[in-house]
Amino acid sequence: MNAKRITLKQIAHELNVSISTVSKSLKNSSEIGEETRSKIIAFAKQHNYRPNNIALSLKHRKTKTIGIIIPEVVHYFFSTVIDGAEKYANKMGYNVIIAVSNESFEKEVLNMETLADSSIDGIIMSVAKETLKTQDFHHIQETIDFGIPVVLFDRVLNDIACDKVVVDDKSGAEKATQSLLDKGCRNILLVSTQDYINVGKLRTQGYIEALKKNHIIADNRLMIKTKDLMNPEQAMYELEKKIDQTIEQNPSIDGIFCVNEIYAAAALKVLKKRAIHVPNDISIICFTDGFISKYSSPTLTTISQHGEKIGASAAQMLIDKLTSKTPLANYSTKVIECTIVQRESS
Amino acid sequence: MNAKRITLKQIAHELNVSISTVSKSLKNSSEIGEETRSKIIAFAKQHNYRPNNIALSLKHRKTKTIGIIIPEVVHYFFSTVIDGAEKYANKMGYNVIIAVSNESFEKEVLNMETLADSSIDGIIMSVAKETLKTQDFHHIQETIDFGIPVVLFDRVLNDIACDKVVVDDKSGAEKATQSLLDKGCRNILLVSTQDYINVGKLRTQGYIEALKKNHIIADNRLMIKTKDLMNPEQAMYELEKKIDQTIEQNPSIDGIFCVNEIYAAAALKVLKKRAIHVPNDISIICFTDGFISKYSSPTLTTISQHGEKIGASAAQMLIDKLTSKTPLANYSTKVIECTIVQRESS
DNA sequence: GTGAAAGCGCTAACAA
DNA sequence: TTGTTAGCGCTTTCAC
Repeated sequence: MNAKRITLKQIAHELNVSISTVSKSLKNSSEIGEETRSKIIAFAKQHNYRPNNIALSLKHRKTKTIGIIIPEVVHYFFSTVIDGAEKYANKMGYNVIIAVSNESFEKEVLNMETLADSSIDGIIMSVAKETLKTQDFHHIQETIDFGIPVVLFDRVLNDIACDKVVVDDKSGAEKATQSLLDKGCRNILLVSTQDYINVGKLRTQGYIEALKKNHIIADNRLMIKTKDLMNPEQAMYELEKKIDQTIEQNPSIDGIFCVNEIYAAAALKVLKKRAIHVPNDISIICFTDGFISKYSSPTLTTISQHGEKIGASAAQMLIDKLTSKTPLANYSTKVIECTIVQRESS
Repeated sequence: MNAKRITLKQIAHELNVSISTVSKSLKNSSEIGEETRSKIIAFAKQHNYRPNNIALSLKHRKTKTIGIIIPEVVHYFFSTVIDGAEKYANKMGYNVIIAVSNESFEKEVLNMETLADSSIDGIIMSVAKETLKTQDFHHIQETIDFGIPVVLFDRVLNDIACDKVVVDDKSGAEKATQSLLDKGCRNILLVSTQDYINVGKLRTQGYIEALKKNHIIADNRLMIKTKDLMNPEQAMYELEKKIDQTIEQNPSIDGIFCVNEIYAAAALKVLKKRAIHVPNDISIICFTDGFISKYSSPTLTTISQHGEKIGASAAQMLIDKLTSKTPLANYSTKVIECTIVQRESS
């Protein structure tokens, strides 16, 4: 047992040839004579030779692994992105290494440093909320300046020049709102996040835009923005209360658009308590085509952001850069289109 | 920009000292004179010196990264495990690299090989369903024999000698069933998976055991086992139909125990359609304390498996082995206790 | 056709 | 106190 890996050196020794002969033979170089070569190959196979990737990395100055930094793993959207990135990267012979910032600026900086310490060739990341708030992006700029390509996705930064993959949040929100309008809704409640989260902001803009196109003026009383509380249960409780009050005060509400499925679940709960039927009395549509939407009753009509596609695209952009398919300083932004997944709630 | 990383060699050259002097200085070795040392340290700091981890790995024959192979990322339980493992590993100075088998035997074997190709020091894994079915574990045994420690979690293998972290599925299921019995339920429907998935099997055993302790004989007609269809939507549809029929045929059912929250969501849906009140008419309890349970209405009482704890424990066992805190051939199995999270459905 | 040697970035035993 | 050297496993140029 405990066979350990056999090295070129050992093979060379056993067969009384030089290391380079072994190396070349295993690469099927025509430099080496047929006989020696096949002998070496046979021996290597028999002893289950596998090249040492670390040594190769040292030699080639690339590791063939890419790092992904996300704010949370236990999160539907981000896990789909990992899934997509992992699949594409693997197909291209790359490994994927995960780091989680947990929405913390400090942890994000630490993660970048750890990854940048030459264990990866490039980084795919979505910025932590805290970083968005502090607006301190020096760590990202520094790793780019250091020659490590970075691809930003979803929560991206205008101030950083690099490749980006974004969801067309605004037009997705427009689509969502429009679909509600098409179903006859006229008083649509928006449940969104604070504006410093760009996706929340963009989705709010899309909502307003759609209303405007239908000659409806957005009503501030119908726009709820959740507080960012540390305690999620507390946050949910507050949100439900807020939705409940708003519905109480605005009985004309006939549609609800939430920027994520958790908020939609909160809305569903409130409506159920009030015995308001979904979708007959009020229709609901939300972003995030995750488990909650698929398995709630009624199931939720959603805007899917296609996380796997985002992950795959990000990985592709990164690998294209790493393999010099794309010139280094030639940045682009790819927009992944949202689509509506029609279900029972609207 | 594109500063690139400065090396010991370059520093040595700039400062007209030898490479080893630089190396020792940066390690604050007392071998080196105060003056030279501080000069070198200052220079290194100024030029933002960072050691090349690849070179260190080559030298030390360890990479300080551990691999995790899971069947799916887009899955509540597995993502919590990653979360726990990642946090613990990071704390101990280890990186985490993720591979997803997608429940496929072939992909799992491939993943193991890729990881084992010396980019990681050890592996944490949960076995793919297909592997469970084929009962072919040669890849796992081989990597262990190769001297790479493996820690199995959740879906573990009796035939493989290694460290393991498991959930006390059976007693968790017993607790769940008992809690339903305590609430007065007498005819409890079980919704489980096929038996070759050990967790499904164990949970079924726990269910039967609890009934037995309460002098109730398990009734085969009240034990649904889902088929393993490739198409999840199809599978859900079939399951709902099955649950519906069973309830139709057994109106005395007053409790449902599901081995995961998705099945519980299916049950919830069926009951809603039949206007059966939860928990007044029928109580529900299930495994997986995930998003669905937290955000459905009614919210679901669950058995939490504490994925983060499992991940952290697995990482700890692995790192203990890697750092020789635990003797290599001294395997143990850690059991993480399940706990009931009481919510509205029971 | 085969092998010696340098080098990727670093450490550490040993020499000076 | 500082430097030399060998070596981790591999590739590759150049010499034999």
